[in-house]
Amino acid sequence: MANEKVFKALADPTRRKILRLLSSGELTAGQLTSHFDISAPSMSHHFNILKNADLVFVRREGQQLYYSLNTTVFQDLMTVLLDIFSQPENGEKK
Amino acid sequence: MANEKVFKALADPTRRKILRLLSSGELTAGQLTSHFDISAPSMSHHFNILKNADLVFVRREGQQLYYSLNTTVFQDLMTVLLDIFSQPENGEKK
DNA sequence: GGTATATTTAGAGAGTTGTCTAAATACCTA
DNA sequence: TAGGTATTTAGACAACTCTCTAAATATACC
Repeated sequence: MANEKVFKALADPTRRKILRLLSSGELTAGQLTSHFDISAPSMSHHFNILKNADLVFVRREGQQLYYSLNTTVFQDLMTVLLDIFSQPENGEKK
Repeated sequence: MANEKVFKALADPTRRKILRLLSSGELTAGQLTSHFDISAPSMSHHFNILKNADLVFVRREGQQLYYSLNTTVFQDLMTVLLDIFSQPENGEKK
């Protein structure tokens, strides 16, 4: 569900950039971290928030953790936004 | 533009509910406030954040301030979200 | 002007968030 | 088992956010 956690997760620019990076395909925690001037623990904190919002998947391969986008939550998010921003048609009850 | 301020504004459930209420048409500050168990000054604070994010319009009529939805920002928001969540097609560069 | 209503501004306080360093855990290779 | 790399967990701290009460501003009406 596109709930509280999803909106909170999207409220931070670092996390939105992480998602944009992942839109091209999965990346390891280290690869993602190299795109930022932020410590690894701070990045890990962001990964956690994204994971808890179900915006990303993780899988381990050896020492590395691969993060990838969970696009199904995006569908729900769009539904919520459409509900918020849709204007009622003439005569339509909302 | 669907920027930082828009995402921050959407991160709060009270503000999302305000937007949902406005999706049926404009309402005064007082009418909006009556839907919440929150003081008028706190509501005013939320109105301000929504205004600064260009998510709502305001107009005064006598003693009342009427708030209404600015749906144009919604377009931009959708564009940003599509950019974040779109997966590249086969062979497509992203 | 004086009073009432609608709403905002000012300022304070508790809770949340993003960042850091230090330490721990997980896995690999020898 | 030991050492190295990848990543997370723990704990602390400054900054930001949401809420409140009190006071100010804006408008209407008598």
